Amino acid sequence: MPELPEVETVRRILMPQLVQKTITAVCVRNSQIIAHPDAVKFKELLQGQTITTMSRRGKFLTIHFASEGKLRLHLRMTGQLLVLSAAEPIQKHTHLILYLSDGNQLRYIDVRRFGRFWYFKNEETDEISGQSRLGPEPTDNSLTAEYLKLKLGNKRKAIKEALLDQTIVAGIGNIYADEILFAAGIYPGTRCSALKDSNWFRLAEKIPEIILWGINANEMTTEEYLAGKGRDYRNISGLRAYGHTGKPCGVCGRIMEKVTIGGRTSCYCLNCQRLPME
DNA sequence: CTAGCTTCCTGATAGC
DNA sequence: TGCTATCAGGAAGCTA
Repeated sequence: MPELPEVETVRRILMPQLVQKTITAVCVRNSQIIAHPDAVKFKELLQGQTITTMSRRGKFLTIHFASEGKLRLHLRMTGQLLVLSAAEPIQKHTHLILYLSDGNQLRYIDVRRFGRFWYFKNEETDEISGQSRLGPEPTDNSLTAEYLKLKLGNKRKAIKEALLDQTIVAGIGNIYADEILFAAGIYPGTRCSALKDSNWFRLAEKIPEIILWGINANEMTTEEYLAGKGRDYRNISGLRAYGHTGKPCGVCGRIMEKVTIGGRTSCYCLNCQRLPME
């Protein structure tokens, strides 16, 4: 459920607490979350590494080290990364603890255990995490109406599904997909092949706009993050479509409806989001 | 290549 | 009150 804006928030909150810290010890409490290499090697490789920076690509986070390799992770549905003092009791569903040189701990907590960690040495290429298959970032210059039309213009699938496809655009999940389609005035079930040039243009405009809005809307202090604000991903104020089923549309007042597309619930306003007309 | 289904998981909530 | 069924969903893997 954390999507690009929430993952970016995690990065912004955690990076200052991690930079220049050395990992003194590693505790893998559930090896299921370690995707590469195996848990034993993972632990050995991380030990003694000094963190230089933290980057984000789509919904992936990467912790970079001074001497060797990088740690990549994906929070999937319910993953949480927290820097806590050693005195904090270990909470349920804590699967990984990195002990830091300042006495704090970077903990990974994930109720559903869908999240994954990968460690790659400098000479290793990452073809397994999925990051290499990502499409452009929403704010990248290459994300244009022409690009979207070229990639999707002849596809039969619904535009809502296409927005969730990380190989088309990186970082969009169910919440922001609904918001983007609302802002662009497009019904989520519209087949890509039915979209007009004006629709592609609106999408290319609204994708970065909504994602940047989301990053801004998520802005919070470290205290707020630890207090849980950064962990209730649906609790962003200002959403106009997601979770609004049965409520009046903020633009026209019509009661908003939901439809299931590709197994996911999509909320929309039938008045503001139309199928393209000839 | 694509559409559609399943898997992974637990907790919140709805219905009886 | 307590039980069971359903839903939530990111991404990969599978089948037809």
